[in-house]
Amino acid sequence: MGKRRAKSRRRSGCPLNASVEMLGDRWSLLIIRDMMVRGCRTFKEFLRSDERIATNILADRLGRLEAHGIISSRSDPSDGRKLNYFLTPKGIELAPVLTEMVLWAAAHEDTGNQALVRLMQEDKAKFLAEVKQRCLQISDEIAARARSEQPRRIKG
Amino acid sequence: MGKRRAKSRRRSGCPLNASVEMLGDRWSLLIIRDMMVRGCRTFKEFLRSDERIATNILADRLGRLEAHGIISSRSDPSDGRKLNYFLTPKGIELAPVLTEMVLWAAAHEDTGNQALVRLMQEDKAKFLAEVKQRCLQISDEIAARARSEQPRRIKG
DNA sequence: CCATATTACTTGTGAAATGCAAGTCAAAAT
DNA sequence: ATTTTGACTTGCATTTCACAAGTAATATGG
Repeated sequence: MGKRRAKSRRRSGCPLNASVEMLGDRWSLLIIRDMMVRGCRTFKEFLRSDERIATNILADRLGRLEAHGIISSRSDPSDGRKLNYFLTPKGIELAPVLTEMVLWAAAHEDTGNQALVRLMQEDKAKFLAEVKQRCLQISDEIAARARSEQPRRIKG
Repeated sequence: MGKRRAKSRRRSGCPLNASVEMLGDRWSLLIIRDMMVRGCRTFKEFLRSDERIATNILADRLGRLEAHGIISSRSDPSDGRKLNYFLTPKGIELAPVLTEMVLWAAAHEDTGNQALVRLMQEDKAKFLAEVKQRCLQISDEIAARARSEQPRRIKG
């Protein structure tokens, strides 16, 4: 159950502060990256990332992101244990933020994944459009499958 | 003194992870915002922000940002107690990141400072160019004053 | 049908980060 | 000389984090 405090009063009205209060920690943006570019949807998949997030932190962050309307989830009709997470439109619109952070780090630090970086550099608008479309497609698919609610195969 | 561990091994080579390890906390980006748009340069000035950062956290964050080459500092020739902080080119190039975070929050949350937001929306490139120029001007001025090293006025 | 796996989490616990108040210290100001 | 100011430290209680282990609800294999 994702019951979570609705809004614990901002420290200020500054929009940057609002962003930082939602996303300013060591994990939230990495989770969003995993959904956006690595196509992660389940708890298990997030755990497989290189940064090795702990399970309790992952559960906490997924809950917060959902509470902030950045991601949402539906249980998987073909496997009742699985919860499929996906980005909401609000979450998808974080793509420019992530992109600028990637480009900044790539320009000033020694980092990997240069293939992705080059894609962003060559045509940023195209890259953003593709990411957006892919994310929308994924969320549509998850929503559609959940809606059709396949009657569980009864064994025997 | 600002002796600080050089680089304590990244959790992964991902450029987003690099950004998050440098900037992913509740304060670093707000400090950079204060330098970029509020023109803060001294410890005291940072403390006056709406978000009310604690002095020990501020000292710690200024030290980290300096260790990461995002900001730098010079002691003020006209007042030996003061240290003037300024953004390095690397720090100035965070402007697009901050801008996208502000625009995202402004689009999805109820936030203040709509005047600034409108400036960003109307002509993002122009806004970024102005911010960049202003920051360069400030760092030049601080560096120049420190270089000239005015012989302290001897009283008597 | 039943034992074993999987998935998505909790719980427990020690370590680290945070927040607040108070204190330090050198350089102005009075 | 004394007080004030600016930039930090230090102490300490609280919160958050990371790692290991455990749990509950499916799912799978025999």
